[in-house]
Amino acid sequence: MGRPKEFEPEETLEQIMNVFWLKGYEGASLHDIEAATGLKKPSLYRTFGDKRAMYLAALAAYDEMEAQNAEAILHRPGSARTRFQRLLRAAIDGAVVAKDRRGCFLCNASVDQAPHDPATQKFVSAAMDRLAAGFADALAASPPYAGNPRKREKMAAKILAGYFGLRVLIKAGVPLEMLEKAASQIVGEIET
Amino acid sequence: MGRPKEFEPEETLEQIMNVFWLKGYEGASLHDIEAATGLKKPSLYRTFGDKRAMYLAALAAYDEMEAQNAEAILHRPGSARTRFQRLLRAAIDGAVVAKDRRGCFLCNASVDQAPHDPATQKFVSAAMDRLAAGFADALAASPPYAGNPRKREKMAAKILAGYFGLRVLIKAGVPLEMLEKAASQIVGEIET
DNA sequence: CTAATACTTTACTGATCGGTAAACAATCAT
DNA sequence: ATGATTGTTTACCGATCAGTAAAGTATTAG
Repeated sequence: MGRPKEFEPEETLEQIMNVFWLKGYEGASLHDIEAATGLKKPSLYRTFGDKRAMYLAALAAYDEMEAQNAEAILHRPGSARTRFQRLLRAAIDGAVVAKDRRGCFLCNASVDQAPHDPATQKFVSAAMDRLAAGFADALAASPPYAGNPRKREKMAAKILAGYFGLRVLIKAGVPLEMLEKAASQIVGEIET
Repeated sequence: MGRPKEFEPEETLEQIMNVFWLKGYEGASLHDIEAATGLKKPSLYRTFGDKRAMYLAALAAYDEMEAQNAEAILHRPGSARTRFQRLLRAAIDGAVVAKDRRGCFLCNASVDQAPHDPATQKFVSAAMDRLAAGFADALAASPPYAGNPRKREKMAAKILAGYFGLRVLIKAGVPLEMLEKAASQIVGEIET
């Protein structure tokens, strides 16, 4: 009963996510969020809690979205090398071709909030564990990794570091040439 | 002529660097900087300009310091693999053993300021180019890379991505175990 | 229709932000 | 000593920050 909400909380969360993704926690003001959602502060606070809660909800929404995206790419057929080649290609194309400089929200959160907020730290750490596990799964598509969990996990950890590093280089604005070199070297080291 | 400064600008810049390094651009207030330096705002503004100028000066000071540090490590004798092993070891030990969660200031700046400030972007991009060139130099210490610039540059780009990725993982607070896996895999792929 | 409930709007709070004007203090050249 | 110059201190500016109280509005239950 009572008056119904005039907005879709899920859709609004997506808009909030975009603001934090683009501007970071400190860089995003409630005014920015009002503008992006078309809502006023009391509606936002009533629905999501305070700014920190909005941030964590946005981060979780991103994680879900991005994990699904990565999973979809990594589950397409082909050798492990081919699969990761598609993943890194998507990261580079998404940034350079589409000029999307938001980078990886998980990576951004790790750098700008994880050291200062325990809840954020816990979340990104867990998200990275899940991502590494997904990478290890994808590696199992190629024989040298299929029956060797230790080898798989080591390589997954390396690709994870390479993946985040690549996204930092993208944000830093290094030339496309260096991104391509790094990406081709990273995937080239994956045995088939 | 006139009244002499009551502080050492170089020493003060170092203190400013530590504030921005720890808290980021938005997260660091002039009040924080006053507290860290023991100076008042008018002295700071008179000496360094506005907040953005302080940030860029701090970033440049970090770059100089860190480039010297990396160069020192990478110039010690040994195979290319050994040299980079020392570099990654220092990054992990510095964070995990000494509990220093500041990470890499260049990497932090890339994520939180480069997309929004052209001057920062230009600086970090150039700094990363220099770092990649230094990495390529160090690789030349081992025969497979000595006479093969293309191979050297590709590997240097990959190690750069892996290095920054590792520092993101550190900031994210992932378990030491995963850091070690990533690091050992990265250096293990360097031919000797 | 009425009362209760839930959402939105408006207007505001105290705190903090980056930045500066003006008064004051110390040093130098003469 | 004196005036010019430079640095420091104090006190302040308007803007913006996250967050909220109170009033107004729409909906449902009875």
